[in-house]
Amino acid sequence: MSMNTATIRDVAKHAGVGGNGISVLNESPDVSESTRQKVQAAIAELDFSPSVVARRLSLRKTLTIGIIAPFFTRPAFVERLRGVEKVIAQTNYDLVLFNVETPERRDACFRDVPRKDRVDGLLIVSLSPDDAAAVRFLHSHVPTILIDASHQALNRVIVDNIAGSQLAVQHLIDLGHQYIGFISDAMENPFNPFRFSHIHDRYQGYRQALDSAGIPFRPHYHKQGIHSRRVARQLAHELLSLPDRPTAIFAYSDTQAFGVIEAANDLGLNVPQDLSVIGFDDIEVSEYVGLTTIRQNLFDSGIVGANMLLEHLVTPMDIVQQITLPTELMIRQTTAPPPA
Amino acid sequence: MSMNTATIRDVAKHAGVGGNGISVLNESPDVSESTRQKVQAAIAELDFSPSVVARRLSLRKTLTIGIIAPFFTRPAFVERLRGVEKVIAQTNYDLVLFNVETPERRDACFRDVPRKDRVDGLLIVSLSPDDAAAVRFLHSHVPTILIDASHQALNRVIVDNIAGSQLAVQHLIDLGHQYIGFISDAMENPFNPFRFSHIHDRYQGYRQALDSAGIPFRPHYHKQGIHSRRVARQLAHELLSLPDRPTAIFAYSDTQAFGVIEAANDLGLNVPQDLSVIGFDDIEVSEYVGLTTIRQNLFDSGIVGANMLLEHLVTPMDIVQQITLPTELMIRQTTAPPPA
DNA sequence: CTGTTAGCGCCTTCAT
DNA sequence: ATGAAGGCGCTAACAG
Repeated sequence: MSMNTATIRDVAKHAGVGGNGISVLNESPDVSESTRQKVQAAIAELDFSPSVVARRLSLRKTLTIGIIAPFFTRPAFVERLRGVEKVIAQTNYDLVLFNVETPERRDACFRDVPRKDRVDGLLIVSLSPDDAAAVRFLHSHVPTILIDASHQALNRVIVDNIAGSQLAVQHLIDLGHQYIGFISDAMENPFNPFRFSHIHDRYQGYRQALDSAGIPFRPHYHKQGIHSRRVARQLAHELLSLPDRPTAIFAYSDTQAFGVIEAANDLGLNVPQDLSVIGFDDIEVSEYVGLTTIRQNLFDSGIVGANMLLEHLVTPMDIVQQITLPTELMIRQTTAPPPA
Repeated sequence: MSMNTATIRDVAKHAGVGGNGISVLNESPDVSESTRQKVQAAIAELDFSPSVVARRLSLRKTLTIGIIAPFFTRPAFVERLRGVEKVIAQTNYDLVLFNVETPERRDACFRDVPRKDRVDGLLIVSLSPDDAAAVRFLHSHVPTILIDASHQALNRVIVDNIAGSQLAVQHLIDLGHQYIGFISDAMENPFNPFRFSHIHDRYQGYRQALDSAGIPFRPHYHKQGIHSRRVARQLAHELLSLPDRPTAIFAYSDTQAFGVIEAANDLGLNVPQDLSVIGFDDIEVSEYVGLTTIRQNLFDSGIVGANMLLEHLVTPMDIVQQITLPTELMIRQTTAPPPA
């Protein structure tokens, strides 16, 4: 019958008490047992529950957390979202999604979302803001945490991509490989519109591992292109058609590693007998396919980032924190010593 | 310097005009050019933008759309979310996520989310409400659309699972198979806590295809268990160890089909020479792996559902709509005629 | 302990 | 065309 949901006033009237009791009832301070009972009864009877919209305005809080990420461009981002959601679901914050597929949309989000009347806190996944954006975040006074992204002035949880890719390349070296190719995401615009910073880090890790093993860096061993299995396959084709073709390939991501494996198959090369392949990320299918890779704990990064944000929500802090998550070598079936 | 964001009053004062102009300015009705200019200037100067929280209360709209789904339990759900997000991003609705991993959480969401002061509209993915829940949705007056879920009284976009699985089984029959196993999600509690309804539909499609080809249904050819690759692998083991082992297996989902393929490999059976395998869903990896399967357009279901909701938001309708999306047979490398 | 009052920031009448 | 006033439903500060 009634469809206009009951208001706090109706409850008060119905309970025959003053307007206060109800509002105060939220976190039981000092209300007499009798009043409390009456109010409870009225609430139940009217099926009342406070308008969150009104609360928001009154409390000057949105009770909302925003998350900005290029979710659907790569499986890894969803995995991170999963960690975030798990934490936020246990609070009474709403989690609102801002998906980013283009630099324009990213800029729009960076501009419009960090506002006190939109979100109480903000999580940004895998998008590193430039200085101007960072200033805006800071200036907005909306607590902001970067996950898998970085900026000096902002709180963040990151993974040590340099160490991780050193781990990968070192594994290949330990197996006896000397000819190690690297296939990566494009390092420069326009093919890397989001300028994911880990590309440079992983490249650096590759270089360092080579260096410290005294293996010369061969520039033509590094191929880069748009991040996709298809393109990676093509790049691997090129690499594997070289006169001095590598005996092992380190791929920037598992997705690209799959492309490399395809290329090997195309050329009749067996993995890992003829060619070792190692990826990065350890997305879900990687275990299934038996891909040797570097695990970064995607799910955990979401958990940690969300928790960090919640802490900042209760206790605003001035110092900038960085949490670094470890990587781990997952040896599976795509790496082996080089052919004799 | 200022961090207390400017209010509409500040703008009015700053512009030296009455409180109205600004609010009215939203959708330019009748304001004099001079006022409009002054207001615009003031807005720019103060970096004013209206508090959405206040607007919500005043407009009695939340400007928010909720989506309830078991997102992270299966890749297919994320794909649907992607379609939804694409549509909603073009509006100025916020999209808030309610992830469901347990029946308790589902019930809590079904109870608490459909409220006019929380969301303006609601999308529910792959969870079919029972009658009580449906009544609550209706009673809440929050426009609600089911995607890949069903209830008589609610608007929905579904896929014809019966037809789809008939398609799958018919394909096997056309290839000459007579011994066709079916591995499915558990049809009953407690292993199918969400009671995904399509399980029954796909089972029915399997039966019908068999019937109309005059092939007897062999109850021991139907194995069911918790939805996972691991369990499916185990079930396939059982099926393939039968004295009259099937020459083809139809799996309820691609994920389970992968388990079946693993089992075949375990037993030294070649797919598709010794065993044909067909899945359902056509998730992203399926193409990569070359799995023959039934495609249901996951992404489109999100698009269609979200658009349907938006229409209902502008034009509330009384009649209940159902949109049925087609399925499509994707023939790839895991099906072939039975061994001679 | 209880009831009343005054905002939160916007939008929408209603006079002017 | 413009300004003023009242209210959305709640919370918080205050007086009784």
